[in-house]
Amino acid sequence: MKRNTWQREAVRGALGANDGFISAQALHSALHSTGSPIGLATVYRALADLAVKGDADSLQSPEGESLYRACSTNDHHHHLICRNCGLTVEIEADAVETWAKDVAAQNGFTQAAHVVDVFGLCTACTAQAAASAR
Amino acid sequence: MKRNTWQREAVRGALGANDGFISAQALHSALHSTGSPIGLATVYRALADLAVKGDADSLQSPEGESLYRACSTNDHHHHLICRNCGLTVEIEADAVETWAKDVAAQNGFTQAAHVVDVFGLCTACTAQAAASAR
DNA sequence: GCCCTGTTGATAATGATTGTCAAAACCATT
DNA sequence: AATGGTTTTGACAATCATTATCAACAGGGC
Repeated sequence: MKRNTWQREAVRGALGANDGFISAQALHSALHSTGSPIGLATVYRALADLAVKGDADSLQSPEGESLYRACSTNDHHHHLICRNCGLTVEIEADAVETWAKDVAAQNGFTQAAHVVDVFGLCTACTAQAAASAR
Repeated sequence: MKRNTWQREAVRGALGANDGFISAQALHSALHSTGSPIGLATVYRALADLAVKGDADSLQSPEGESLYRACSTNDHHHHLICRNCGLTVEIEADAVETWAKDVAAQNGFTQAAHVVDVFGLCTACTAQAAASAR
């Protein structure tokens, strides 16, 4: 049976209080800075649980860290990420969902998961890049 | 000044000879198995150089490894990857291409690149998993 | 061939993540 | 409120990919 502990609530709360994606390590130190004695391993476990239950989503930063964030909707969705400033926009992609499922099924694959993320430069960073290139 | 070494050519060749994404570690052992005494650090450096020059693409696998593939600008496609045995199937995704471009443009993003890959269990591994779960 | 400088590679170092396991916490039940 | 069976925790060790180090080496212009 799953039990409710203050540690899990703390992680869930800290995630929700944060706007963008945050690393497990950063979340752990954020919790520590508020006086919480929660352990690092526990933060990792809580995040993994949240991700499995669909209450959080995760992605890999270009540097290879796992980043997490509270899921604003229960729906499965994807992200448009600025590769310069990290700004993240949630995007709906029903068409892609069904496409991924279909293409997997057509090739005999089961348990299809997919990685669909779009990286680019947001408006601000595009302007900035243009300015510095000048 | 950049120098031409057989090591860099070996890495470029091995990447090109491979269809899907491959990890730096796997590429290194593949090279070793052909008798090449190339060092692991050199493989990492060569891959980083290729990625910077735009001759290779990289993405993070769900497990956190960095995967690389030769960048064939004239033949952009995606992959259906068995998470158990590594079998890779190339998939066409014109619909996804245009979708990615559109969604980026709609949000003011420029220089849109996208990571679109589907992970699942291939027919053989699905059967195997079912058998061992029994 | 010589010399200067970029490159290599064995190994150590780094840093995130996961495994271990005894102690503590949870919660249904008494 | 006390008990007891189980889950969870957390300090620490272990693991794994990747990066840094640095002396030895090789490319290429002279």
